[in-house]
Amino acid sequence: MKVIIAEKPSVGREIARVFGANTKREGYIEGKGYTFTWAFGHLLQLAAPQEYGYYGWSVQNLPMLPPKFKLSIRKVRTKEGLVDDPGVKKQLDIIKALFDEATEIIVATDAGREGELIFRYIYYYLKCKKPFKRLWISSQTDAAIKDGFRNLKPGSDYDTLFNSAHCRSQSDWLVGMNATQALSLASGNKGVLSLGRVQTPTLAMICARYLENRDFKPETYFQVAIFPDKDGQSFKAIADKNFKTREEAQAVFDGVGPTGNIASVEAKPRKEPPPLLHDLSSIQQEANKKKGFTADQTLGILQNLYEGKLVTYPRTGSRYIGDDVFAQVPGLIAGLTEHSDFGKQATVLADAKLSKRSVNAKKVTDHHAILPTGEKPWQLSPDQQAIYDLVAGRMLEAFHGDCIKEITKITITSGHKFIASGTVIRTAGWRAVFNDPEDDKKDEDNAALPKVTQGEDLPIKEKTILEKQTKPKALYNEATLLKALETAGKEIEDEELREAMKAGGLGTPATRAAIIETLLTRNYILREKKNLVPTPTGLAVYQVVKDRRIAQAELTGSWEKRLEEIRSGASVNEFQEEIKAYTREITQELLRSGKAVVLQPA
DNA sequence: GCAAGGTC
Repeated sequence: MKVIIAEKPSVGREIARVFGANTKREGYIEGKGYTFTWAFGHLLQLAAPQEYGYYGWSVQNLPMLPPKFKLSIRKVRTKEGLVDDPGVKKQLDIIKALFDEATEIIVATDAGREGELIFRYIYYYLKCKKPFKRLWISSQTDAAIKDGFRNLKPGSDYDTLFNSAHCRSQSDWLVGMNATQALSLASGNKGVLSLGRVQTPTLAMICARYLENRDFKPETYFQVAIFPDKDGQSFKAIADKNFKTREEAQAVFDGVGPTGNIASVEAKPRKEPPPLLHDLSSIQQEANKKKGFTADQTLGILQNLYEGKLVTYPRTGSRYIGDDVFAQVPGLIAGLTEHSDFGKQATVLADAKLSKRSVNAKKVTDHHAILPTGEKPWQLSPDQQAIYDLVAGRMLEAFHGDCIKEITKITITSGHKFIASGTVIRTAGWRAVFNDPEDDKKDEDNAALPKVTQGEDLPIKEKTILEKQTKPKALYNEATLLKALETAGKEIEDEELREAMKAGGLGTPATRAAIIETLLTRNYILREKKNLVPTPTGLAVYQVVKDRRIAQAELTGSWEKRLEEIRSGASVNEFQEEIKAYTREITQELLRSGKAVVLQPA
């Protein structure tokens, strides 16, 4: 008997279906001489410190450097404290029984570092010795699955991938557990002050932005605006530069005559391509902006829709689909023609040539972008409907045509040079789907400008001096923080360039919501309206760690570089020794400097 | 009491 093990039930069932196996058992499916089973993500984790004999929280134990790491069953929190997750225990027993019967194992966990780790931890925990082969596919269409099974790889081809995954896991444990205990103990052991490779740089980003915002000194500046009139339609034009003093502005203001002369009119079309399909992070940002949902709420609702088979796998980091999935898109679009909000756009799109901007098999990583499955939604709650609509609506947008705008710039002379700019949408294209007002519109912009010709003189009906202030960068909210985490704090507006930077991001799509929740649970940050702001505790922790590597996104970057080298065969030992050395160093530093964190009474 | 990673 051959046993196929997937990372999660949905994939296990999908593969079984392709094989035509349909005898459903508890925790697995049988048929055609195969058995299909699955994990639920990580079933095993590195054991807690006490399992190596480090009892309690004590300076004497630090740094904790277990000579050999142990694995333990994933835990859940109950009234009695942490206990083995019963569902996980049960599935692990099922897997053990199947592995015992197996002649061969086929590893079908996700094609990536963590997928490899999920299987290997199970295999080694169960002390299994059966031979295994690896299925390596990046899309779960029938063709991709069949093709993958014709090209199974020797399991040992992925030994170095496992090594890199295991190193990632151990390094996070060593640095996180030790730094957390060191800081907590140094500050008087009055509560948990957690630190980690991902959570601490995230906290640092929130604190740095908060302080920058708080200490920002606004500067006053002046603008001069005139309102020329063309056949009863007046529009706003602004002096071509801003002024530091009211006197300078006043001089320009006084120089404005009764009429203005049209010096030039420029009108040029600008194409705005459709947005890419959603990955988890982008839909979390969108749901936060449009509906005020937290990242965690959006993930929960998506998981729900996914379990109801209404949307594809949500924890994806890719905004692309392959050609095989693209072949199903016309059918999915046709299925939306009855939708109450954008059925009309689905109908329009059904006869149109589809944009292929989101189609690129090379940019599909473990999972493709989020799509509706084509199943008809039924009795959705308002929140579920809202998220479903973001998925379905984005699909329509992504395959729609460009939005074509006309950008008009009119230069008017009246003592000084004034500029009026206006944007008019000529062809809505993808923007017709939601028909939302644009969020990045500048207030200098006129919606529409009257037709004027060069050389014309227009009466100026009104003129004014505007007193304005420079503004600090906005505090982070969940949407802007998620976006910043994707590029580790570097602000990159261009959507495609940001895609290319993803390898250098902080955390993964599946974990970012949890990171934000951890910072909230630790009372490091709180939600103030939609903003995320640090608490006094968060700021105190930040002050202690801000110049240390643990607070910098570059720590992840430098680890990732080494992990990639390990994947291609470099020494594991050397990296592990470096991590141990760093663990000793950060532990000592925190024990010394952590006293500075004085916890505020709650 | 603690990390980050995955998922029901």
